[in-house]
Amino acid sequence: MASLSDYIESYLKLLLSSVPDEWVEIRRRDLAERFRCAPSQISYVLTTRFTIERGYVVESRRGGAGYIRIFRLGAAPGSDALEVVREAVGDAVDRKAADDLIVRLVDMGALSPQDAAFVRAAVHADDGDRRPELDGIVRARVLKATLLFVLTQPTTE
Amino acid sequence: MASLSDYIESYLKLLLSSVPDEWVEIRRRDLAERFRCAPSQISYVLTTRFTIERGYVVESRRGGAGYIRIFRLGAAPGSDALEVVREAVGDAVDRKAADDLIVRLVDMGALSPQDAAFVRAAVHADDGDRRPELDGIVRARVLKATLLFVLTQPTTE
DNA sequence: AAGTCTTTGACCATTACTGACCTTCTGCAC
DNA sequence: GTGCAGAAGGTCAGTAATGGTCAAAGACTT
Repeated sequence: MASLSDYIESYLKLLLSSVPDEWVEIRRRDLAERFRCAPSQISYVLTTRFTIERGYVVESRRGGAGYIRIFRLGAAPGSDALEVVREAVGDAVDRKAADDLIVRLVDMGALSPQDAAFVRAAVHADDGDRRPELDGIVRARVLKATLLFVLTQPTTE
Repeated sequence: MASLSDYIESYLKLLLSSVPDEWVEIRRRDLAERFRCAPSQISYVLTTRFTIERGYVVESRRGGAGYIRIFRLGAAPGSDALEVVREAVGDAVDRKAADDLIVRLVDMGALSPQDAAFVRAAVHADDGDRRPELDGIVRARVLKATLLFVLTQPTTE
């Protein structure tokens, strides 16, 4: 049942839970050798399992002494707020859709009114500045980024 | 964090933070000897890590009493990160400029490595989907909005 | 049978590092 | 002052060692 990708995913999550920090560093080549697979398989696991929507951020460097770092964000992995965001925000979003999503998240209890105000301000910050035709695209990207950022922050209470 | 260049970079930044002034003076040959590497390696580190985009200026002189001076620009703790962002982000930015700014903010202590990875992921989300000539503009707006949001977000610390 | 997820490999892009060769500066002999 | 030798740092192309991308094939579900 469990595929190789599942094993690699489990291994990485175990690694993450075994270190005091919120991130781990791996070498794609080494990991591929450990699991006897092609290096691109590691990339596949990372892009399908360690996405922002699932509460992870991956950064890497090529070349000599290259590496891959996996950061775990402070999200509750079960939260369906992330799923709502992912579904609601496509390539472009108009003002109303953005505001609707923010209201919906507040209603869900996933977003505090304060955070909602912050997000709304960031999303509408420079509407129509120079290239109005890009507003929808920029709005979508900023909306997604700020929402994911807020939703994945460790809760302070 | 394993390459020799990384160590040399760290050493120089440590040196910078250990002196009262905003600059240090080194000798390429001596530094190369200390790290057991070719002198050109020092030049490599300086041109890749101590660029103006990352908040440094390097000046040097050849010949008998040659030297290399590294100046740090407004990266002292307490300087205004928001101001740096506004100055650095114009109407359009390329990938490297975006990355350099993020590195600089981490250098300043204004951004945690996690948040940096997050912003980087948001900014480089899906480059090149649309007309490529618009990427720089979208990137600039997303970068600015996301950074301003993250930097002004009430932190939990 | 169709669709989705997994896995691979060929090819590409990026980064680190070196050494041969070039340019610039100082100091000294004259 | 001139000329020259030595002692810096600069440049650049080449090599090696990574990770990324993507189309295609394979495997598994429905």
